[in-house]
Amino acid sequence: MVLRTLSASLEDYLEAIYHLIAEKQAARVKDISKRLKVNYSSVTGALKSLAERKLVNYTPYESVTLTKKGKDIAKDVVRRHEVLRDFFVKVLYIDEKHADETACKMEHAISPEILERFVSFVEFVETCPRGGATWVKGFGYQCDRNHLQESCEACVSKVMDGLKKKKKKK
Amino acid sequence: MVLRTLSASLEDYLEAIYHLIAEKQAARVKDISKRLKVNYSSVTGALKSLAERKLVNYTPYESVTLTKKGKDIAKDVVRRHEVLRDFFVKVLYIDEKHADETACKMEHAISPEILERFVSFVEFVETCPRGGATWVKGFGYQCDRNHLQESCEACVSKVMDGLKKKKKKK
DNA sequence: ATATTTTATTTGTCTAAACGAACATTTTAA
DNA sequence: TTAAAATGTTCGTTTAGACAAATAAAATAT
Repeated sequence: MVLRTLSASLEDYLEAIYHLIAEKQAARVKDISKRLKVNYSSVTGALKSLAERKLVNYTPYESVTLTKKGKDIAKDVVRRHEVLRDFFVKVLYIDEKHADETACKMEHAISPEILERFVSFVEFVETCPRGGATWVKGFGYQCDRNHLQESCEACVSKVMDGLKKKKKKK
Repeated sequence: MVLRTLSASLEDYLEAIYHLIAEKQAARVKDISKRLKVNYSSVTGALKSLAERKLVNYTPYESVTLTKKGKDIAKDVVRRHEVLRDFFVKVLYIDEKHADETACKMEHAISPEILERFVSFVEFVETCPRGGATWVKGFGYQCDRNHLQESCEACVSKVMDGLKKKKKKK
């Protein structure tokens, strides 16, 4: 288990490093700086701090790598981010960019338990006929018009029909 | 509209002050300190900073009040908090305390748009027969067992029955 | 192979936020 | 009404995180 003692800021650095290594095989100060929109000297500072904690292998002027421990934490942060973003996009119908930005800020505050609830929830909404795409779209509409008893009932029927068809196919 | 230029920390102070006034007609340094688990001197510092921004009326040794502007922001923070907590409790089935703690950290990072989506979503889950209590309980179970085609179908039927009954009553 | 450009580091400064100790005020109780 | 207790403030320090300017190293282009 990854225990969380890192500041939001350092988590962000780890996350950025993780992605850069995935994307371009190496994490360089310049790229981290660009990604996090901080200047070079801030990156150097953060790298030193992460190195002290044995989360990155840092030798001045060389590109950074993650230690085992660092990678584990980075993965954990990335997962939190993705779960939140997924929820925003798939359930709340927020656009990718906005979802990403918000996930990036909220990812630091979410507990493992709540995270897993989000996971289950998104999965449920995606797989359960009552909670799946149709239903989610229902929510989408729900956003800008009143919800009527009748339309609701019609919707449920539709889902039921869908279910029956699925069954026949098998 | 309340624009957000305040740090998470100062938002927390405003929120605490707002609640204390609601609960005991006055916000005193001691109580703020206790609520936020910081020491007296930190509270004094924050009060000065909030006073500079015209968000509180602060006179040393007297109990603090919120200005109009301060109250507006406080209400906004409180709302964010409550929406998130509600979502955790009512949709994700997280216990009150944990929901509260997490809401308190995440409330600072949520945009107005996503907030409103949360609101609509929770409302939808609570009022739409497909998304209501039954369904949410379904999710609760969902957490620890597999989801079967059959149980799902049965569930939908149940909801449909519920709907029909409701209609008759009218 | 060297001058230039790009990349990275160092150093010093700034700000927000917290703390504790010392001090001040207000309240309470004797 | 004054001593003690409770509450609040000031001051000095600390830490984290960011920045810019000066400097250094590495990469590149001539």
